[in-house]
Amino acid sequence: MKIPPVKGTRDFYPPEMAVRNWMIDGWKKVSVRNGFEEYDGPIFEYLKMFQIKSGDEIVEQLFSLQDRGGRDLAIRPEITPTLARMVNQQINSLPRPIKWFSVPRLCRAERPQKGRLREFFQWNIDIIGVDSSVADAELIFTTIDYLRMVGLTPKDIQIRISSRKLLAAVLLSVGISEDDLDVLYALLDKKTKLPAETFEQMLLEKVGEQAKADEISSFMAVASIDEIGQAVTMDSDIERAVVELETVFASLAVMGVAEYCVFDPSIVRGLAYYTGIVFEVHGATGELRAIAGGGRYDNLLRDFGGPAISATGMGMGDCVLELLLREKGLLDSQLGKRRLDYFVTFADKLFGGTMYEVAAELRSRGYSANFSYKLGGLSKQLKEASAQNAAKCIIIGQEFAESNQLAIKDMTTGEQELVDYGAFLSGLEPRDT
RNA sequence: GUGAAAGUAGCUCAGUCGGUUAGAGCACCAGAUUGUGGAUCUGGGGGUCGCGGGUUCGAAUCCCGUCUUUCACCCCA
Repeated sequence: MKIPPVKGTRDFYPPEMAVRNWMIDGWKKVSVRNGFEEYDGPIFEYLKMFQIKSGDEIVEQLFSLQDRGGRDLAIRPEITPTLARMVNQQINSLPRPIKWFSVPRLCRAERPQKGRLREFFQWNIDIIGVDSSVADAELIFTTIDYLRMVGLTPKDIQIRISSRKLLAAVLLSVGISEDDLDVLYALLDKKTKLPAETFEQMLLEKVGEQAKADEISSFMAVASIDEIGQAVTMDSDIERAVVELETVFASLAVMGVAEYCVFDPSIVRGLAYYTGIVFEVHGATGELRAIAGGGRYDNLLRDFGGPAISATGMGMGDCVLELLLREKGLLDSQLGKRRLDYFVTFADKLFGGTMYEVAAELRSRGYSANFSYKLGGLSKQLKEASAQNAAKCIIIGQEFAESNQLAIKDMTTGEQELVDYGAFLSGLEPRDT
């Protein structure tokens, strides 16, 4: 009986695995060089853990299960709750600031579509315990640091930055009540996805008065931080939020990534989760969904039963990123093919035993080496070496019997030289084994 | 969860009006080639035509259901 792969999952054959490893290696490298330390948690948690922050809709999109002891568990759809739990558990002994990263495998039971599967990998970086917006800027910088490293330019991608604090202050000054903020966030978040007229209409329905709707609309249409003063009536809360945004942009300019960044008041982010700076990374064409998103969520630890310590974080999934990199031709160009250091061959069956010995010597010195399992002629063996993309071939033939010499053939140039076996081994650069 | 389109070899696809033993290219394997690879030529293996049911003398082809994929919604932690 043939069993198909499960809906929304991927099989990673060697070529796909190479892509995945390359991507994850890049994430880890950039995290480490930006001063983050890696952590991870279990792949499942108590179901309750994921119900704290979120409503029933999210719970419906969880893969949940019951263990034999009747415990309700769920496969993690995100790692942030685990992070909160882990940090809370040791909050008194952890040196601050806490700069941690992780590349968890996550599962969400959503309907699969372009750039969204049911199982995926997500790079997460978080800074906990730093109130200053420098932490937000650093998070954004680290995100760009990776995207820039893999070859994406400001022409390809844009970091759109806004502030929940600013938006809240504006909405309150317009006369929206505190209780209605969350509902409005959800609507404003859709602004770019809906036709302009539909959006205006829905906004008017939500706020009731045309004057309020107009003021919100004019704020949402602001193209730069400087224009905020013209669109809305400033008050001290708005002023503070604006200053914070300006600080973030100034920091990013100093770090040399200003070209990637743009202020965009239509960046709101879905749920009532964020409390300060929010941002999303989008492809310039805007055809794909967001590549990454993040922001400040100062209530996170408290919501999970810990102290009120501030936090800011970013998540980047592998699916959309891969689509974008493929589109830009940045994947094949950077991805190294499988490369074998040596392929060991014999010109006479007499030397079959020596072939194993030479391969074993190379391997024990940290070099990758293969040989053919078939007892074919040299021609066949070299063909196999080519198929495995071997850098060099070692040919063991009559010269070995006569004077202990190996023929080393460079598979790129086709040139070949005779070397003494012992000299060859002692001449190898030491490698990590 | 809603709607639309698609599904034939490992991959990309052809397959006439419903008619005999379902084809091609690429990939794979082998030979040409027992001291020199990538190329070429020749040959070979590989199919429950997604699955189940129906109509028919006869179904890859028509009908229904179902699964999967893709796209658009919902949602996006």
